[in-house]
Amino acid sequence: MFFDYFHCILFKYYTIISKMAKNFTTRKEDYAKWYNELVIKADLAEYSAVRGCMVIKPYGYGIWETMQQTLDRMFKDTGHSNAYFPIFIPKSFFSREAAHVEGFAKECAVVTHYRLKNDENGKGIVVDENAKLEEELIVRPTSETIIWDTYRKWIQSYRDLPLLLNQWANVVRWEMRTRLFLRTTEFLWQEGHTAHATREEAEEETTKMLEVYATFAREFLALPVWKGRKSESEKFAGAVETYCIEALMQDGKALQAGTSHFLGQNFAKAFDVKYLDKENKQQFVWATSWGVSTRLMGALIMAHSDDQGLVLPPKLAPEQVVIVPIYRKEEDFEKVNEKALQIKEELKAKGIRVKYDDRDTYKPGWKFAEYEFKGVPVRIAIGPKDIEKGTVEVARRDTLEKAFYQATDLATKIEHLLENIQQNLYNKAMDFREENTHKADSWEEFKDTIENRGGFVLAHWDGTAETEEKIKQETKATIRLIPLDAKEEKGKCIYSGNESNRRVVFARAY
RNA sequence: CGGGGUGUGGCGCAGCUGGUAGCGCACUUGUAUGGGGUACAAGAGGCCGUUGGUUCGAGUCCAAUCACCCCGACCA
Repeated sequence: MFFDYFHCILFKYYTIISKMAKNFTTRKEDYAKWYNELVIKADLAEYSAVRGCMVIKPYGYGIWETMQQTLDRMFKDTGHSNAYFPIFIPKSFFSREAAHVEGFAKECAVVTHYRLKNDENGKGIVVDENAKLEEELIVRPTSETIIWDTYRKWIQSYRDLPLLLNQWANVVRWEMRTRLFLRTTEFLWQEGHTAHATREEAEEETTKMLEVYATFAREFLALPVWKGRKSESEKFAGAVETYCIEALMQDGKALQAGTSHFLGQNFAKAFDVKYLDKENKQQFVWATSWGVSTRLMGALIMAHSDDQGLVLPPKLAPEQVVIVPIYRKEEDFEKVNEKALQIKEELKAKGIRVKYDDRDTYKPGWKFAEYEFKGVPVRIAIGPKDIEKGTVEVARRDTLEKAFYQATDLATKIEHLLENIQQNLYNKAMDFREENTHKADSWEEFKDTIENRGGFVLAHWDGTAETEEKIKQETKATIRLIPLDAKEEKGKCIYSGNESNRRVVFARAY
């Protein structure tokens, strides 16, 4: 009976979803505006006084915190520990690895002085020119250099390996254009940095962590992702190989949601990190680094939300259920309040994150709208009529459907409902991705698909950087990744007509 | 750095050919309301981005300047 109910609404919601998806793709030009308004209205974040920097508000931070805790647990379960390294990096460290400095040089904030003073001509506070630093400090855009400089001191023997560390930190990249969560001047992230005795072990670590990210995306963000390898030109500055997960947003653009790099011995050589192996020989260590950032918040927002506001997967919602009491007279309130508190305790006992909103400064309708903006997965309303009938009204955010539930054993029903919502969000995102993944076998077909349909395009590529660059210039589409599980398939490059052994994934991207 | 746009109460905006600064939302108080953003009434709140010019008089015209936003180039 209970599950029959879900089956029937499943049908309804598919029609709603497909309409919604069309709605989004037909007004791509409004998408940025929709996104910005959503972030503000759902109370997630806003721009601060500092150019391109955002303030993450308590509600938005709550979601990030849940992501952090979940990922942190997954890192610990795979043998990693947390540590912390400085925010400043001496300029000389930064330039030790040639490709690395080349890749980041254009977007670095630099500290040149360490003191201010009162201006003698009354112009207020000015930089004290006498307090110029001998060597400038770079505000970290990523921490490889300072970490590898430290690892040199920590690693002597094969017994010190592997070294598996992660840090939760902020980094600064002075980008030209910013967007809330997707590309801000400062952002929060985690960066894992590991050192290994052998190439094989480091490569294994790289793919293992990519798998952790893909699992997190699937099970918590309710987001299906492609896993793959980056092309030469899209690689991380200083990496031998970059692996990534890519997700599809509702406007048909791809978003890189996480990266895992195999760094080879590049940083070990640049920072002289060696160990003595069992044969008493000096060897350079093998390295990886991997990270995800507050950009995941952007992915979460763009993947599931609709015109009514944010839609959160239950597993990441700071508040999974909100209870709204409805009453007119004081004596009604007492009964309703009693029932609501009882339900709250039942839900809490099941480990459900529940909020009882008994503020009498806002009306029920106002609260309904507010929790919809904020994407709370399930809303329970209780009024005098429910007290009489022994029911409650349950509304689910993903489908916007309402139903009356018998109040007996409510916690179990809600528990199932939350699981169901989590699964439905994933299914919906998966369906959307399937619908928006196309094959293209000719240049005309490719251009037409990128321009008019969007989404991922699977096409043959001759493997050269020149072709990749030309395609990018002519269509704005880039190679998002070379799929890990790609099947061998003979074909001709859509641009050059040269031989190709497998299809790669193209898309316009954030 | 190129191309376009905007600066007016907390937010979103109107203010034409110069003549006493306005609207909506939000805020405060009161009364009635309360199952989808309640209604009415009364309030509080503004060097019109900055500087200079034209004028008897500038939010409005002119010049300079600063800031922000959008579209490119750069990027997670």
